Amino acid sequence: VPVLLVEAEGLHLRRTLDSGQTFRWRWDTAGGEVTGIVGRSVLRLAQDAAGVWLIAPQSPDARQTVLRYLGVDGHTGVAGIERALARDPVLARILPHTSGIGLLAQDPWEMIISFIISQNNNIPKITRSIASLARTLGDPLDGHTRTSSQQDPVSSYAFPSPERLAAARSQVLRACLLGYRAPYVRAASRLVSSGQLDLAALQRMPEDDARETLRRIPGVGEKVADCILLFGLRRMTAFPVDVWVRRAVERLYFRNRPRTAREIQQFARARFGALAGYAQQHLFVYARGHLRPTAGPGRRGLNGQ
DNA sequence: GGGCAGGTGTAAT
DNA sequence: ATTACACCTGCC
Repeated sequence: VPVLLVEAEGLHLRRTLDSGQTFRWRWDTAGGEVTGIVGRSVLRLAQDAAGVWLIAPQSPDARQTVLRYLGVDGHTGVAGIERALARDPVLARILPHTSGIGLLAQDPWEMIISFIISQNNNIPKITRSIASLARTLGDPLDGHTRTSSQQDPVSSYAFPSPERLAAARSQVLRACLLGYRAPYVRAASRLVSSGQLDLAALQRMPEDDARETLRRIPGVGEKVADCILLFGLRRMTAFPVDVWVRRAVERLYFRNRPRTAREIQQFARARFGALAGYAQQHLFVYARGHLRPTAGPGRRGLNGQ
């Protein structure tokens, strides 16, 4: 019997899992159930009018894993966050389209590699790359063997350890569709496996120190560093500025006037403060849904909607 | 088929 | 401190 996760009230599962912060979930064809890898668990979830359900596995253990992962084991629920966000008139206007987005508590190591791979890339390919890395170099889960589930984009394999990734031949990394990012992934893996980069210490650092430390990893620039801070280290003030968020902020807050990434960062910190990370997720999802540049005549800078 | 996609490193102002 | 350019790969 599936277990209802009452703590997840207010969470919109699909919006959350499809909001670009995780690449380890796959919906079934009907869209009713989703399967994903969290740590060494293969989880199956669903959502209906009653709420979010844990379908499998059904151990109390898994229940705790999911709640922590969904970020709903804390004090402030999604509804409370959104009430605060809605004090901003712009966010109040887009929230009906984006309500229910949560910020997941993901593994810092997995986030470092995932978002290095995300640079100049698109979600389907990032997803394939990570699945390929896991299938090639990660431990099989759930009794699967390495030869099974060849086609599964979200294969049942744990994310590879820094050691396994660092030891991989570059040919192997290339075969996982990393392209020119392969050397970045290798360098990051060596930094961590050698102990030069201490992930536990990273967790304890103040945000700016952690950002600076992350920026020293090859392939980690401003945007990727903020993704790691937000999705892996739960620093809710982080505000990753990608092309979509920039588009949204320029259009919704600056009358469509061009702004540099730095200006947008500063604006977000001042405007959203401790909720910047949530604001960013809502703006991102809204932009992808409603601010496609190809949707109208003219290039970037005009129209929208 | 050239251009682009949830950027970054590098070289040149 | 800012700006142009290349870059794996798949998709249009």
